[in-house]
Amino acid sequence: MSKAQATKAHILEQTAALFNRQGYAGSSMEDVMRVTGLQKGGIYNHFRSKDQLALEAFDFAAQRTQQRFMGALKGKRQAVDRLMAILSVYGRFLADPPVEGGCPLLNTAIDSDDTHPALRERTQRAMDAWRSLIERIVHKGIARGELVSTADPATVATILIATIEGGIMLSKLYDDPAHLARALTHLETYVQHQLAA
Amino acid sequence: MSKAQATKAHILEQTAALFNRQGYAGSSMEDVMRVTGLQKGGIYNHFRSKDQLALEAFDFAAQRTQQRFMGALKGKRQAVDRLMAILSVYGRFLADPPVEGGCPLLNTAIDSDDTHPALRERTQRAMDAWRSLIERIVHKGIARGELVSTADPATVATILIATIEGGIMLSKLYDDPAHLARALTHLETYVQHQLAA
DNA sequence: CCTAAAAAAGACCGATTGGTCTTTTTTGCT
DNA sequence: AGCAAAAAAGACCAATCGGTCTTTTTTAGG
Repeated sequence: MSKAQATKAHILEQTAALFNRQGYAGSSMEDVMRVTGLQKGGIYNHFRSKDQLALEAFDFAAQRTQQRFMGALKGKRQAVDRLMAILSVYGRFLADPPVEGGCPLLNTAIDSDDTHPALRERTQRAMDAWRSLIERIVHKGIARGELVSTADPATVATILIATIEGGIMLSKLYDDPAHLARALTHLETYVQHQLAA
Repeated sequence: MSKAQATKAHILEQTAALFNRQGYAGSSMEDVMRVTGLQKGGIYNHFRSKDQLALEAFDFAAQRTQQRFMGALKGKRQAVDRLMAILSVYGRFLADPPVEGGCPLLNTAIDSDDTHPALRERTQRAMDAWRSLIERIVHKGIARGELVSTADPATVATILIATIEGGIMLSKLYDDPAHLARALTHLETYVQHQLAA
């Protein structure tokens, strides 16, 4: 990787954390300069605007979050194991977050939904990827007889994502991991007793 | 109510919706002037700063949201009925929101958690009120034998709030009420089959 | 209806915003 | 090592930021 590529990656990593903590409107280019240790020229050489930087920083954050799933799912083949693996990713989420400041999907969804159409669309695509991951697991699980046939893939995806993200919101608000922990325990029970065949 | 009081109430109502949609950092005083139809002098005559306006606007939004609960709970005495009444409030939430732009508690929790300590504290207090409302219902329900004794009030509060708020986040992100609807249906089943004695 | 007080208007302020552009420094190939 | 190209620095810009203050208008009690 050339020096320039390394600098761009550095900007993206630091800015992703900044925007995840303070939001898009709440972060200024001076903040970006501070967290990256660069001046204006060094940043605008790689990104044509704050908007473009925000979009690429979100993609960076979303991709890094998604990598956590891929690692946890590796080797797990059974539907129940795979759903439990997704939950286990969030057991470590607060102590060792992929990007500082909570879940980028949650933060950006709230941040962008009424203000930033381009960013909102990217958030939708990232959420689509997560939803369809869960939906495929459920779909296959039913086909293989590992999950009850009454389980609806779209509903399971909604329940898991909503409860997890809501739990993260509460734990961040109170700076107390107990809320997310309760949410995850509840979902484990849900998977084991209502989804497993 | 005097003219001045009416003006202040008008500012709070319009600004609560503005901040709920665009966030605190994403809203300027010029935005406040626009939505209220007033000039600087008219606004700063009632509020000493944008910060103070944000705090009072959040209180306005939180109180208006809480009034929805009070109305729905009136007359309902049994624990299961009261929990279902809370869920029913959210069945109408998107079509007829107490404040435009989604749930003020969710939005402000995400908006303030790393940036605005005073606003974060108010959000915590508002969330405390909601949590303890649910906890008291569960506690009484167990004492009266209406709910299973294994139900933990704090856990129930976490599950209900997390799943509802996560559902709102998804429905707002996709502009599709189906996500919140699925979350609520799931919670109704949870209350009926896992909490009711 | 008159008037003092309160409310609202709007000109104005310094600071900060996102962004540009010229200059300097660094990189990497020959 | 030398050199052209790329990267980074930093001075600079107009626009917008939150906020102040004087002036004008409206309110409400007598």
